[in-house]
This record gives sequence, C-alpha cells and structure tokens, in this order.
Amino acid sequence: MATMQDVARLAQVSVSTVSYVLTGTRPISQATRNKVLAAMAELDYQPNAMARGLASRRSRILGLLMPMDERGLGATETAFVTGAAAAASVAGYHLVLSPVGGGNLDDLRRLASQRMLDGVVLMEVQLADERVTVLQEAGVPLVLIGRTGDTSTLSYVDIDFDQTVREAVAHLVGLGHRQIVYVNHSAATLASGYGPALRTRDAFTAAMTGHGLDPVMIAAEDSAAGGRAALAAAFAQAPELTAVLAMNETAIFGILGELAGRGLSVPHDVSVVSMVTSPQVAELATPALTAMTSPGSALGRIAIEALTRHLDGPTDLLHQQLLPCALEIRGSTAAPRRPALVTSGPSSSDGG
Amino acid sequence: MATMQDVARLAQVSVSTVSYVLTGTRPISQATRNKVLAAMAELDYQPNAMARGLASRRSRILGLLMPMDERGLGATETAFVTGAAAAASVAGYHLVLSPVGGGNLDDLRRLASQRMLDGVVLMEVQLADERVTVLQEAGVPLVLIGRTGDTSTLSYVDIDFDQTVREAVAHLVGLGHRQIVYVNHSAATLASGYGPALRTRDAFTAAMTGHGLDPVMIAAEDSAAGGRAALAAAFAQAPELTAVLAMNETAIFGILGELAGRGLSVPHDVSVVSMVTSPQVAELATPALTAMTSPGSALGRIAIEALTRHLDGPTDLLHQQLLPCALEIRGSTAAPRRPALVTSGPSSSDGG
DNA sequence: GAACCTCGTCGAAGCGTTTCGACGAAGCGA
DNA sequence: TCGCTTCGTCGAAACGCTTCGACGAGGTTC
Repeated sequence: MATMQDVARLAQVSVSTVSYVLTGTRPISQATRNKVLAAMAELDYQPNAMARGLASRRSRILGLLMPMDERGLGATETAFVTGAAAAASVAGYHLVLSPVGGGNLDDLRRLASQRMLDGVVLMEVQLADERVTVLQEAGVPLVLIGRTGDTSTLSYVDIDFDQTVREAVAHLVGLGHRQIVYVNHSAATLASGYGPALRTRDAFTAAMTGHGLDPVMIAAEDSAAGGRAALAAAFAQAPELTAVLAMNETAIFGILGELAGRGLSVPHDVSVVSMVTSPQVAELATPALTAMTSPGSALGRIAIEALTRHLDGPTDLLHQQLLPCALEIRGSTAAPRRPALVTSGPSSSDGG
Repeated sequence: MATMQDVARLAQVSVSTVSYVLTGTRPISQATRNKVLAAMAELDYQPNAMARGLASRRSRILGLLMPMDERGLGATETAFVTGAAAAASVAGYHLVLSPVGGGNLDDLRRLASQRMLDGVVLMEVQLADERVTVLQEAGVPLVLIGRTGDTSTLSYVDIDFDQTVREAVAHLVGLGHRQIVYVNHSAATLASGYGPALRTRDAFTAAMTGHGLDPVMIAAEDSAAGGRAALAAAFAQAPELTAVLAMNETAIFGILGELAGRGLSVPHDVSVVSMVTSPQVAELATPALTAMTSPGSALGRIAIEALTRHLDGPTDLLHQQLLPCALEIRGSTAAPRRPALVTSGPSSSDGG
C-alpha cells in the first residue's frame, strides 16, 4: 500500500504537489506532472478513500435508498439501480445501496449523520415520506425517484403517469375498445398514499372521461390471487369489458390465469395492457404482453446526474423531470371481437 | 456536527476516554461512561465514519459484488441481498452493493485497493472467476455465494444442488413419474462454466440413474421462447414425458405457455417442478408452481456472518457450507394420468 | 512495608489526505 | 529598472478519530 508520501519521495516533489496532480485543484507543470504520474504507476499507487474523505469532507459515496421488501425488486427497480450505478461510476462516485425501509428511520438518521454519504437518491417515495424529512434535517443532498405530495423544494425524476396512462388508453380506444377496466394496486396501497397508484387512478379517470367513456377501476392485492379476484370484480362491474389495463405487475399473472380459466382468449376476447413494466416481465406471459415500458435505467441515471451536478457545482437549481413510459405493442392487444357500440368519437369499426 | 472533542469537553474527560466508551477497547468506570453518554446524547453526537476509518484502518463497509446484467435480479437474488444487508446491519457494518460485472475488472481492482471495503461477498461466482484472483491479490477478505472449481482456499456458502435435485426427482418419482425431463440453462451458460448449471446437470443424472431412470436434459435459452423451444425438444427426445423439472426460471413461463398451447394441462398431463425459485415467482404461475424454494436470505445472511466473524476475530478458519432448497408443493405436480410402466423400484401405482 | 499488579484515565502521536498561506521565479507594463 | 501580477511549488496545519505508552491510585502478595 503505497501512500502519497512514497509517491512524493520517488518523484522528488512535495506531498501537496502530488495531491494537486491528482485532484487538479492547482496548476502543475507538465514536467512535474509526468514525474508524479510515473511514480504513481511505478508504485501502483491508489489513494486511500478514508483519508481523502476525512480531509476533503466528501466521501464520494452516494446512497441509493430502496425499501427492499419481501417481494423483492422487479426488473423495473433493477433497471433504476443499474442506471444509477453506471451514472455514478461515470461521475467518479461509488453507489451504496441501502435497504432502508419504512421502519428503521433511526438507521437512516445514523447513516445520514455519519458523513459517509455525499448525497442520496430515494426510491419508492410516498406522497408523505418521513425519510425525506430525516435527510433534509441531516442536510444531505437529495434527489427522489418518484414524488412527494409537495414537490416545491425537492429535486425529483419520476414517471409521467398521466401521459403513460393516456397513451395506454388511447391505444386501446384506437383498437375499438370502449369498456376498459383499470387494475390498480391494493386499496391499502392507495390508502397509504403511494404516488403511482394515486396518480394513475386520476389519470385513468381523466383519460377515459376524455374519450367519453366510463372509468372503472379495481384495486387488487399484489398477488396472483389478487389478480384473479380483481378480474372477477371487473366482470361484475363491467360485464361487457373487452380490455384490461393493469398497473399491478404481480396481479397481472393472476388476471391472465383467470381469463384462461374462463375460456377467454387474450387478445381476442380480452386485450391486456400492462403498465410500467419491463420487457423481461412482459415477455414472460403467453402471449407476450403489450406494455408501457418504464424508462427504468434512464430514471436512475438522470437522478444520479442531477445529484452529482448539484454536488460538484453547487447550483441551487432543482431538477424536476417526468419521463413517460413507452408503448410496446406485443401480443396481448387487438381489436375487440365484438366492438362495443360506438357512442362517440371517430373510433374505427374494423375487427370481427 | 459535534465532534469527539466537543463531547470530551462537555463531559470533562479526555478525547481518548470518549473513544474508549464508544469502542469498548479499554475499561471505563460506570460513572465516567455515564457522563460521556450523557454528553453524547446532549450534543446528538455521531462519529465521523471517515475519521474512524482512517484512524482504525477499517471502514466497516462490506461489499456485495453482484453482476447486474440486463435481465435484473430475480426474487432469489434479491433475497440474498436483503439477507446480507440485515446481517451486516446487525454486525455493525454497512453494505455496499457494487454492480461489478465481468468486464470491469479494473474497477474492481481499484475498489479493492482503495481500502474502502473491509471485506467482500461475491455473488454469481463462475467456476473460474477472475474476480476472486483480483480480490485475493488485493488482500481483501472474501466469501463467495456459490463456488469456484477449486474451493480449497476459499470460504463459501452455496446451494446444495445435489440434494435439491435429488429431492425434486424423488418427489416426482414418488408420485409415479418415470419420464422426467430436466430443463437447464442455455448451452452457452453451461459452456461458460456456470456452477449451478453444471452441478444440477450432474446431480440430475445421478438422481435419475439412482432410480433406474433415463436422465434427459435440455438446455434452454433464458427466455419464454427458449422455454417453448425446450419443451418441443423435450417431447422430441422423450415423447412419453409426464414431468418437467426446470432450473431456468425464465424459460419456465414459456414451458407453461407451450403446454397450454398443446392442450396439455398442468399438473394432470404434465407435472412441473421449478428449481431454486422464490415463492413469489412460483405464485405467479397458474397453477402455482411446486418448487424448490431457494434459501436466499439465509445464504446472504450466512455469508455476511462468516465474513464479519473473520474480520472481527481473525480466525483463519474457512467457512464452507451448503444449504438445500426446500420442496414446497403447490399446484403444478400430481400423479401422472397414465403412469408409465413400472420398470423398477417400488413406486406406487395409484393415480389414473 | 516494599514490590508488584491492575484499573481507569490522560496526552500525544499517528492515520493519509486536502488545502491554505507563502514564496521564489518569471513575465509584463510603465 | 521597479513594482505587479501570475505560475508552480512547498511546508505545515488541519480533518476527527484510534491507539499506545505512561502514570497515579488502590489492591495484593509475601
């Protein structure tokens, strides 16, 4: 383990000169720089992260705080992580993933106060999220993936749920569907103030109303059984339904199973669109699901970029950005077999 | 940000005394300890992780190195992570997840040499894994989840593939199945020396042979399409097959789709067992899959415990442990409708 | 009662960086 | 030529902690 001292001695310069070569905080002549670089190479020198952190009061570590609950990361969340890690690496930071759930707020407070994290990206943000308060009190720079209710003082990147839902509905309506049911997360999740669930609910209502259609939403537990139950409820509320739009990635497999069980084929009897879904998951189903693909890795990347920009050049600007999901048409949507009576709008009347 | 100085001053003791209270490295009288503790509480003191790391030459950070590839973490890998994170927290360490894939060996070398990681847990180990060499050269304590080919000098925790496969086969044979096909990972994965694929292949051969049965293995691409192709190949090689055992969690959805497409019902025409699978994924299918549930979080926990034990008390003992997956019977296995002719062994002849 | 421990505490020397003030050596305008 | 910057470098003081040697005070042991 060579230290800066060793490098300085070998290069016959002072320690500070070596430091300046490394950090570029002061100009160094080309000749000296070369001597130092050569010495570093010869000694296989690596700066000690702890010493650097202590002296500079910046750890060059970023935290990605993700509540890792029982059911694990979907491919969407994984994409956040990989995107974020790659961006952090580019910016010269390390990324610490920390599974700080709702419960251990003290853990979080400790983590934040230990000066080990230069900044933090928060995932799975609730509309009212105590973690935000804790981190702000600890003075840790913060970027959210997702949004709290009051976004006026925070930087965030989030999915543009409004546009995503609008596009999904437009796709179905364009195919001729009139009775579309939206399967959301559970009632409990809605009640807990989970942003995506609430925002998509509102967006769905708006989009359907805009088409002159009746918005029917079902809250489903996050399980295959929940999906099955949701489909039963959907048929009860909307017997003529020809399409299902589902936010609940887990429930959707139950929905598909239940449709098969009722002898209904996808997409001919019922079309299915999965929202905020990764291609990997969409391909698991048979037929592969038409889905709104989440911009997962882009979200992670942008969040980290916003954070590092804030850390490296202390701009006080907030970064607030929404990214829509992209419609990827696969095998689970088609024109309805018996298109509902056209009650308004110029929807096509093909299909049979 | 109160420092140790502040605490010492307020408690009217020396800085070193405060340190001893914190670390317990020297005895401190109860009276003094109380004074110090009170001062800490009053100042809301949090030790500075960087300073501590520099002085003690231990960062109290552990790395979990996981190759995060395109298709993301399954619930199984996620369980590793949560188990490891929880155990690390208990042992007073932080966990850094680092997406160090195969390519960036230099990144890894840098990470290891910066003295930022006290120790490392390596996931998704190949039989010949360069990362192991790099870390050993850098002198970083190491525990594997998985195994390299030569395990003589390394600590590891891994799934007991041999027993897992044996149990799965025994379950199917016990139900009366004789023609069982094993769907493994892809040929490319096998060729790359991926331990689980190779070990399960051998274990399957051994288990089937032990029952006097013919082992048929199919290598399937990690996709739904790969699963469909695999099933076709399986029927080509073993037309009488009544059961499928699948290691390939992704392919299994294709297999199920293809079975449905052929009008074969699960489990009555064909039984399906999924290996090394999380309950969450098993429940996604309809019917829910009988599966060998991987001891995911236990693996992560045990790996971290072995690592911290090694770090805190420098035992030179290696920790080498295998954990079997647990058979969880759900809806995808049953006695075959027409059990194959009993050719040997005392299998029951019920079912019809 | 001398010699020797052990216990609890202190002061000071690091740990390996960054960063600040200083200072010759040039370079430049007047 | 004189004062003035600017450039490149140096030495030393942090940064906030751990850890080592030392040292009184109080017990034991013979």
